[in-house]
Amino acid sequence: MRTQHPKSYLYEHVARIGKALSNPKRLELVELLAQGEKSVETLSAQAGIDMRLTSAHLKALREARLVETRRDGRYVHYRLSGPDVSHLWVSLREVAEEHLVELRLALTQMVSEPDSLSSESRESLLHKARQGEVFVIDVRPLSEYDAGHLPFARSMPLAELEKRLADLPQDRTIVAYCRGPFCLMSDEAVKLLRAKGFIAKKISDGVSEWAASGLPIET
Amino acid sequence: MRTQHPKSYLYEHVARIGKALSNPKRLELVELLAQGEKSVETLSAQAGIDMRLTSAHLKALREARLVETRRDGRYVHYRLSGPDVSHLWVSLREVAEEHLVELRLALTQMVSEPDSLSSESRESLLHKARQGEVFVIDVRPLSEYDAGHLPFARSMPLAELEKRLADLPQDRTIVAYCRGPFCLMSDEAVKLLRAKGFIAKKISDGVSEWAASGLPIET
DNA sequence: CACACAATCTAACGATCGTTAGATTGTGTG
DNA sequence: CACACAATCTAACGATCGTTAGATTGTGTG
Repeated sequence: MRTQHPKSYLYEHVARIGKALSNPKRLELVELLAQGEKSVETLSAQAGIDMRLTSAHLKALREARLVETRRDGRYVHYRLSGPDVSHLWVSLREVAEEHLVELRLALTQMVSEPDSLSSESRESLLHKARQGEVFVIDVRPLSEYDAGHLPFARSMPLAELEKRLADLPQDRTIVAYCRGPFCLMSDEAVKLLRAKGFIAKKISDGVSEWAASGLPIET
Repeated sequence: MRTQHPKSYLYEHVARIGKALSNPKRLELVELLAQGEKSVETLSAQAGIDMRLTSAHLKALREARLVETRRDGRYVHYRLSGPDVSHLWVSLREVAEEHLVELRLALTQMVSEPDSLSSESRESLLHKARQGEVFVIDVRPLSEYDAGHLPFARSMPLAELEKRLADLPQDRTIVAYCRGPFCLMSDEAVKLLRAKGFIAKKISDGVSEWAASGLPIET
């Protein structure tokens, strides 16, 4: 990091952020943390990464000041250092989607229900949700819903969905969302709901994408 | 890049973009390219990097699809793949400035004339420039001015500034800008102008920052 | 077609990174 | 104070990256 030329010293610091975002596992951790504060154990389990490796990657993210920690008993809870970090993750992902054909291809193959939201349709969704024309459900775990969710959304975790079908309307469109474009929980929810006779669709937005487009998040 | 789990395949692609942005020299090249299309030779000279190494780094940027090329005779001209790439560079730099204290410290030490623009003052600068209350000069090389510049800005390259003092008003504030917060040309311009009795100040914005804040760029 | 010159390729190197697995630290509980 | 368990540390490794310098490719010019 020592340099004779003072100017390249500036770029070296920015590169620290880039380096932190240069690893797929770290990006997955950032995306999970964008859903709310989580312990190392939870991150390890949700990302499917060995806890010791998870801890090592979190250390790298902390050294780049992208995450902060809080100890609570045996648990250490990690969180993003600010909303700008989740916004950066969204921008990075959008540039990748825009320019890397392979990524777009992989996405269309994996995601059974492609439904991107343009800025207009976000506004119109908000309007319909406010009017009660659609029923928006958040299929992430409850703790993530509590950490922040779309306006007018109800928590309906994927794991509990089948048991709680009675809480859902049969005459209106149900709109499901989860963690973002890479998350498949909303796809599974739509598949299940349609099999049960509901009118359901998904949006690819998560709270990060929603917030990055300038719209409000509820807590 | 091969993975058994289809999901991590998505993050691997996004990590390609992060990897491309994980090196200080590549970031400097991206910032230079945000000023407009340039040949390998020009980039090498302006960044002070050996041409063979410059070419290698550009190859990495091209493989991440962040830049595109155009051959013109012996010269190969590189350009950013889109405005989203220069926006991403700005976001990355802003996150670094926000969270890395060392970077903020280094910046205040290097930049003699700190003057960040908030969103309000950008609008008000635009208004004053339109009214002719201030005289905005772009001190970058002419080719960069031609590739895109702030509205109402006149080209006044730093190298020619001393010879062209007669073109500048003595009764109004002169506002200088260059490539962005890491660029020192506007500082030098202000120093020179003040020594010659002009009323001068700088703004840290370059065209990328200006455009990223949603304001228009002229060509 | 010899030459100039921009750009790229190649091989080689030391440094850094990602991953694994065992050891250790830190906190709470019986 | 023994124990459970979350989290971190450590050492070791193979893989990747950054850099250097010589060789080669590609295009235009006399």
